[in-house]
Amino acid sequence: MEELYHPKKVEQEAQKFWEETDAFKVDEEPGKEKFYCLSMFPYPSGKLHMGHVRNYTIGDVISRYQRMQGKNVLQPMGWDAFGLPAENAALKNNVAPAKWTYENIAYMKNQLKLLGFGYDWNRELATCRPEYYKWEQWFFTRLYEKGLVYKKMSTVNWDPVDETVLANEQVIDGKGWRSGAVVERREIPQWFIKITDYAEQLLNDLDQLENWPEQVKTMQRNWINKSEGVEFHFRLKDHDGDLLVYTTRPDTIMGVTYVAIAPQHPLALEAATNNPDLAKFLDECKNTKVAEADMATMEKRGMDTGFFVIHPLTNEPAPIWVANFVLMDYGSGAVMSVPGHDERDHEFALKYGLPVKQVISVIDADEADIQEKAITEKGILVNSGEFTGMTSLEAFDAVAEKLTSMGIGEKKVNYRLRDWGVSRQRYWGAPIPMMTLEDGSEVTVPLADLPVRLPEDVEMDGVKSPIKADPNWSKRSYNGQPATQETDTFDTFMESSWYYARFCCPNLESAMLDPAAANYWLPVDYYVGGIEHAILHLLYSRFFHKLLRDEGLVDSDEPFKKLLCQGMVIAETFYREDPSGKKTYFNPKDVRIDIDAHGNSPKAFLNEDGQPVIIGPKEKMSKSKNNGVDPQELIDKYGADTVRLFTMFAAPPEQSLEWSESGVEGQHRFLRRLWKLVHTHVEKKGAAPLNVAELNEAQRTLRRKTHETIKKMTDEFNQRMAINTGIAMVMELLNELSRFEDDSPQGLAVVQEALETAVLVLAPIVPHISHGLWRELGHKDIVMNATWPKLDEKALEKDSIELVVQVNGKLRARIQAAASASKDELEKMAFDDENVQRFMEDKTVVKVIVVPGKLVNIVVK
RNA sequence: GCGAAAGUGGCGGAACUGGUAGACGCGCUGGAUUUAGGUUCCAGUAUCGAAAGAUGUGAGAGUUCGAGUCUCUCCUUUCGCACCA
Repeated sequence: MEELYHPKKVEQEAQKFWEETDAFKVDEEPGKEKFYCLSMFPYPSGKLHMGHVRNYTIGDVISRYQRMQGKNVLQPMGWDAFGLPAENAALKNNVAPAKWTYENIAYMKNQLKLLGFGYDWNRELATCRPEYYKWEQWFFTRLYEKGLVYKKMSTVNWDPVDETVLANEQVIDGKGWRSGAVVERREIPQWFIKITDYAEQLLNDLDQLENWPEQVKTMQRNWINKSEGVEFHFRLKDHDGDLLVYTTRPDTIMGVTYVAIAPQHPLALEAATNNPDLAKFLDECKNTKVAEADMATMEKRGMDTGFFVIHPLTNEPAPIWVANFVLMDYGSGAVMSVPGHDERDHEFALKYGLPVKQVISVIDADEADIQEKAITEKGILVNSGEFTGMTSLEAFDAVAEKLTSMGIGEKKVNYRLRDWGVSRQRYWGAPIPMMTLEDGSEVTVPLADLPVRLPEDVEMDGVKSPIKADPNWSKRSYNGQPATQETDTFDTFMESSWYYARFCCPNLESAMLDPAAANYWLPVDYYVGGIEHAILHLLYSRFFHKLLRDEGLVDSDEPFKKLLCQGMVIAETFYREDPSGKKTYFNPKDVRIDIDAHGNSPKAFLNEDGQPVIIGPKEKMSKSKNNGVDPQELIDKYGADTVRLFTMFAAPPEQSLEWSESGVEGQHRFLRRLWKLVHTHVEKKGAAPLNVAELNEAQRTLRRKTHETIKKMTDEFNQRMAINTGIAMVMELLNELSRFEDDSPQGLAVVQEALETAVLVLAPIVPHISHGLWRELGHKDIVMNATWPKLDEKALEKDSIELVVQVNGKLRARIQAAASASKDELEKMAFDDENVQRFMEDKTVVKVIVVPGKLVNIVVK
């Protein structure tokens, strides 16, 4: 055995072994317990960043642990290969998005191998391949046939100069990122999938997901946001037609003093035809981004349309206002406004001098002036005619019944969740398999003509999608008739919504899924990925799984049994500010940090010129803050095991992880110590078979630590996944090992057990060094297939325990007591302690609390 | 604005069920080894204090024999908000 740890050599050997034996290839083995561990697949952006490294390390650690539990573990990897960045890169580097994407995939795949992740590469897939999106297109046509797909007008960000649709990300301060033109809202026809048909299931089935973080389930519930309310029609005054509104507070209907409609509402447009001021206002309302956050934070503005509704219960007229915060896409694009009992309505009414009317009174509460502040709580109805005196709850039903009996309304369940718009006007995505015939009707592309292929060898002009620019591309025929192929492509969330299922049979040519394979592996047992996907990706995937189920392709309700959301990777930022306030950021590797003799007051200097730079807050690694660290450099310098160990040790998986070069060095040091301890031990030879009955106290103490470590690691893997605390325990074990000097046969036997334990419990985390050390410790089998160490409960037993004695809750003494000591004995020992007596002098004992195994608290007065 | 989290030494974090606050690692200080730097090893390291002890988990209140942990109010930071993935 080599005396020193050479990570490069160790890692190459292990990786060569895995490669040559195709060690991670798996197949369905009925009868053997399966475990499907999936990490969210990456967008092939160029090279791996630390966020990927963290995500995939966590996934690999779980997979390898489960493998050591004897399970048939599937861990696949693929590429979420469609998306906007490829188009941007194409423009910047003058290379086709396909070529750029495939090159990135090749490079990143090699990086994943260097990190030692145990993927079954036979199952690799890329979503931009026709073999993959063919089945997505087919599935979409099936949904169309089932009536789950429809087309409607929908709002987008429109760049009037480039004449193109922009993603929210491409709108900066209300302007197009390339043209600089002020972006407008514009309505265009787009394809939608009826996710709202599944809203109830998506909500209810969250209860099945016992092993999902509660916060994610709450976020999804709030996103779907089921509400019960009343939908009803207002008659218009001196005008044909009516106005449909939905409210969750029918009890406040008598407080309606105006009605607000969206700027795109037909009534608004009609009112504007002979009202230039209103037309101008509607025009200004176009200049907001589509994003809800922007809508919610902008200044609330409105204008009177001059139209009135007739209140259905009072027959009084109420004005119709256009309000920039009412969404046309959501509900009916109109809301009844009750300024007395809704904060936003109150603010709006005050701003425009609209009346505020109180119709709810809160019991047992000091009511501020209704003109000052809205009362949003439920209570007792006042000033409400026949409903006066009812509770809000009673009034809800009474008002609903009244409107129903009048034939103008009914109770209705509503969801905030909106149907999924899947059309994108971009090139680098899967073409939508729909065609338009000459008579304007829409038809699906038949299976025989699928896939609708996206040409890969194209020139990008940065404005128009190549398939839209080429008039020939969309010319098709359908049953002999000329047809026009849809040139929009799918939202990339489509591809990422079912890749987990395709991994069960990635090379199947005859169908989307093979139900036998899919039902063997699915649902995914453990899904690992970023918290930023808590709502959209995870909701769409859950939806897709139910669609697959209803198509008969899978037989489960939910795709992911257990979910782990890992935190971000953050790093310090360093910058200089010029007089105009513009910040220039410097990468941590170009900055030197000085600290004073106590390790405090850090000051940073740029290596290049030796001059100071400002230390900014710790932020998520990003290009804009220039605080990214290239994992490749770390692998080259320290080896993959060190990088993996650091990412698992520096923080628990759910928390953000702060990158620190010296922290990485510390983990490297730990691996060197481990290597050295094994080396020293192996050189000694002469360990006898362990005989537990023969051990002396020191040997028993070391062995207890060994088994505490097994217990700790096993618990962490099975429950909390706070692997950082498990690693800390292995460090403690190694610290005890280096203090333990006993070359007797049983001494060496205890050391052998301790070292084997350390290697085994670390094997999922640092698989390369473990692969080598396991052999050095005399084993013929391969550590990745070894059995997880077994806990000996007897080894944990202790003869005596330390207890704490408190007086009035403050720590005053520590006592050693037999593990079997009774409460009375413990109490007596506590009272006998000198220091305890000192604090009890001249005082009366009020109460004594004894918690066996923990403490004695004496309460005195 | 709405929804979800988080705040503990110089730093990352630990304290899992209300019961010893600061495990483990980094950094720093002192010492040993080394020609030196580095490496390695040993000891110390929340704050104030000579000590006894007192104080201490974002701020403020509350429940309790006992609160980092539970409740309320507030502050700050992070994530998501439907066309970034």
